[in-house]
Amino acid sequence: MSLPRAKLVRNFPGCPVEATLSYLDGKWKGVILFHLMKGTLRFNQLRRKLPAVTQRMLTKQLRELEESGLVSRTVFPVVPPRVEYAMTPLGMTLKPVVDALAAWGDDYVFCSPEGRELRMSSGGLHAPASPLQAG
Amino acid sequence: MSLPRAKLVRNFPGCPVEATLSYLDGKWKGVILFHLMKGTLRFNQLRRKLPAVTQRMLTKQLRELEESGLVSRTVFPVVPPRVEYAMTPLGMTLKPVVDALAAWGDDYVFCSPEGRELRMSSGGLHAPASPLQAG
DNA sequence: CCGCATCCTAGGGGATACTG
DNA sequence: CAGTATCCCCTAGGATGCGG
Repeated sequence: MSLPRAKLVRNFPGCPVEATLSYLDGKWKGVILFHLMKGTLRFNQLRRKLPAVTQRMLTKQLRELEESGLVSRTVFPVVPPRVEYAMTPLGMTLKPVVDALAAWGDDYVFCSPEGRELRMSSGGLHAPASPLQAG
Repeated sequence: MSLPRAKLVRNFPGCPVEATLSYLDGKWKGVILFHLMKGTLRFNQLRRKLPAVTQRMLTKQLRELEESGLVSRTVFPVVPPRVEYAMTPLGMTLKPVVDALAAWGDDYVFCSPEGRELRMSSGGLHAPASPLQAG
């Protein structure tokens, strides 16, 4: 009753980064949060945003997010069924994280000019620097 | 020669968040970056920072980070061997991301007062709100 | 529309031992 | 010190089908 931390903290990670990442673990949690940040979505709406996700996996990851207290699941007892997913207040505290993730993806993975510049000059793969850059 | 993007982008993710997370994928990459952000480290120095990591896994994850261009590996041809790992310029662009991850972990996973408040009030697990909070 | 149950596989990741 | 090489297990995650 006084220990929601036990649920939230999964395997007592030693480092704050590790801790946070444990909640984003799984192939789809990050993207789910990213979309839910922008507003409540029904199951199939969410599914359409994630073209590659399986029904099973979407359900599973949503349940885990719910169990972590990051996402709320609201069932409307109507027919056909209507289930809405939304960020909880706790979930919303992840916004800076998700924003940072999204920003980096935009800048350095998708084809922006600055991203390409840096990729060239950092040269991990091609350009040997001073002593012995491994291959 | 003009396509480092092919190496960097692994499976052409559809969303920037997904893209970024694909580089943090694996059990240890986040923590590795977290520690390397603070400065260059030798293999065993890094290992001591990650008490639970296996030699094999540390090597593997470092190689993947290197291949992504986020981390550089410098071999000094001396005996005993000396290998230093450091962030590349591209890797350093992840600092805002890693900082955000670390901050959230500190605030909401480790036992800070605000974190506990929010966990109680967001009540994903216990407190039914209006219609039917699932259980 | 939303989701569970079942079956199945690839590969992530641990343990341990050996090398330059 | 900084790795490879083996073996082996486990489970994340895909495919498919049923049900309210």
